Amino acid sequence: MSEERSLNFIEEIVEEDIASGTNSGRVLTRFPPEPNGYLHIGHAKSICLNFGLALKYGGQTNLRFDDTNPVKEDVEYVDSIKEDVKWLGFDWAEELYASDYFHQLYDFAVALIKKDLAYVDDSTAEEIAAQKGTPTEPGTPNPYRSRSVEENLQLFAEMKAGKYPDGAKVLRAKGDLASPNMHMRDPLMYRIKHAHHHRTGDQWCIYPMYDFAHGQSDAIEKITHSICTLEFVPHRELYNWFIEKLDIFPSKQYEFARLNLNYTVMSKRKLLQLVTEGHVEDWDDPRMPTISGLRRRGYTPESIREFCDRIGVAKRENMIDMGLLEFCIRENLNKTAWRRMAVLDPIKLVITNYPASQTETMFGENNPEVEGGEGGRDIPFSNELWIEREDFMEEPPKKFFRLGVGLSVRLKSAYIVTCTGFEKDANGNVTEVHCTYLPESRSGSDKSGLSVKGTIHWVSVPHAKSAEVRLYDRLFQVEDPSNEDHDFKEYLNPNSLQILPNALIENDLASAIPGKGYQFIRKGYFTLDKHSTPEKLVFNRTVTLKDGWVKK
RNA sequence: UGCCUGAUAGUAUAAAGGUAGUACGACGGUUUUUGGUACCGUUUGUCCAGGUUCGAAUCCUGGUCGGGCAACCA
Repeated sequence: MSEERSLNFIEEIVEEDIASGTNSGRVLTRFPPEPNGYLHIGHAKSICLNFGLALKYGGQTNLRFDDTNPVKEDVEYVDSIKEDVKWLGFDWAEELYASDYFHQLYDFAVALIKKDLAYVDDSTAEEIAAQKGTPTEPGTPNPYRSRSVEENLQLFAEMKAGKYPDGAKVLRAKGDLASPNMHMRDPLMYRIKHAHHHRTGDQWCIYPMYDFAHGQSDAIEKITHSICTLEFVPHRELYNWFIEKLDIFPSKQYEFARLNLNYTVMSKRKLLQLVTEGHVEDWDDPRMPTISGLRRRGYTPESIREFCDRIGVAKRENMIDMGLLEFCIRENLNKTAWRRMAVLDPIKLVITNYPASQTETMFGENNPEVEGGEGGRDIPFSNELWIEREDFMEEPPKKFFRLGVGLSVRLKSAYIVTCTGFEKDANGNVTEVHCTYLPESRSGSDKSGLSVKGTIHWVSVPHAKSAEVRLYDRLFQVEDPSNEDHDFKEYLNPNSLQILPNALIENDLASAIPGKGYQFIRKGYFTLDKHSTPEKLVFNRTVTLKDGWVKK
């Protein structure tokens, strides 16, 4: 059986509820994004939590768009969110929108007015803020607070009818102006916005606030466990207050700590800024921590789910090391990526004792991690090869297991060669490396009896194809770009993207499959970029291989 | 200086009064036609001070430090 794994605190709550018969053991969660940006890895944590809980306890999860602020929201975001959730591997029970409930929410508001628990306030935003007091001083009521139920009913109806301009009036709950919880000091329920909504069009000119939409939507859907992040803890009292006063289904809110990843930012506002100001190509730029960016970069859904599983769920603030995400994708790709050879920074290797007119076909298995190798491909070999510039040194240090005059290496899937010399240009740059090969050392039928320490990758000069390869580094230079000391953009890493226009790749890579991960042997994992074409191949580096080689 | 919240190796996360464990990282080793993978080993921790108890990461008291809260955002 599966080994015993400890529960996170939310799983414990759910198991207690099931054991005690709360909601008859029913589990219904929801993932409630606002369609005002693309989903990022932080959302993935929430998605895995909400959908994972339902999967684990035989429940379901609704996808509900929290679309109560038309000026910030757009269908483009709705579409991307749906695509990303599906790509991550989750199926929602129902696709819902808070805007589906606008009529019902309006009726809820009317019900509260009738109970004298809500009133129309003509104050300006500034006046309301001033009247709210401070955390240490209670708020002060204004004259509008004592309007009659009838007047409030009429004014609210007029707000809905479009009689007033934006900002002229708001509907507020009659809470407790002296509450130590600022959210209870007569919170706003509705504001006037003559704005076009991506779903309801111009049907409404008043829109509910988060606090008067979210819990009510949960209740309408009979959500059992409404899971959100820590910053909503102070909202919970209000969440429960509305549910109690409205006497609707008692959904319960639970809060967990959001994901923070070092060397990146995780707020939609900041990510949007990177996009609009052109610091990155788009929301799906492979350097972005967005789901679409990670996908384009070559991350797999499995690796992201594994990551979310490993980081855990708790209530303390955390900063996860990017290295863990990288570990997860390496672990996944190591098992699935096909091995290919590509030379990113080429230098020519000439095999002086190999006939210039000769060509041989070598064999390379696709994946050594799988029994049988998942088949393989032919690799053309000739007397002139491209090898990695860094695999040759004029004066190699002691434990350099690559090429240098007198040193021998195995050419992956081919022969053992011994370096005999090299050529330089006028500037002192090495232009060509010379070597001889051992005919009896052919890979697979090696009778040389030799064993060399190093193996290097190569591509045959006459057979090589060229490709653009994009190498990515962290987007920011500091662990926490969101610290308050500076504008986060000052920490952008100017070298986060390095483009190699003319990398040389083995010819088989010309038929690389979009979306598939490839390991360029010894260099890392790569995948085709969305802009790649058969005429101009473009590869993104997903992640490097772990490098145990420390230069002395 | 009000209220809410939290604090366990470098980073995360377990231990529900009874041996502080796991993962990632780091370091060292074995294997290797990828300096990858795999495998083995080492390293580092209960915020502080009291108290209760045979026994405290856990319970109590008081501190310290971190995060959040006064948007017509969610």
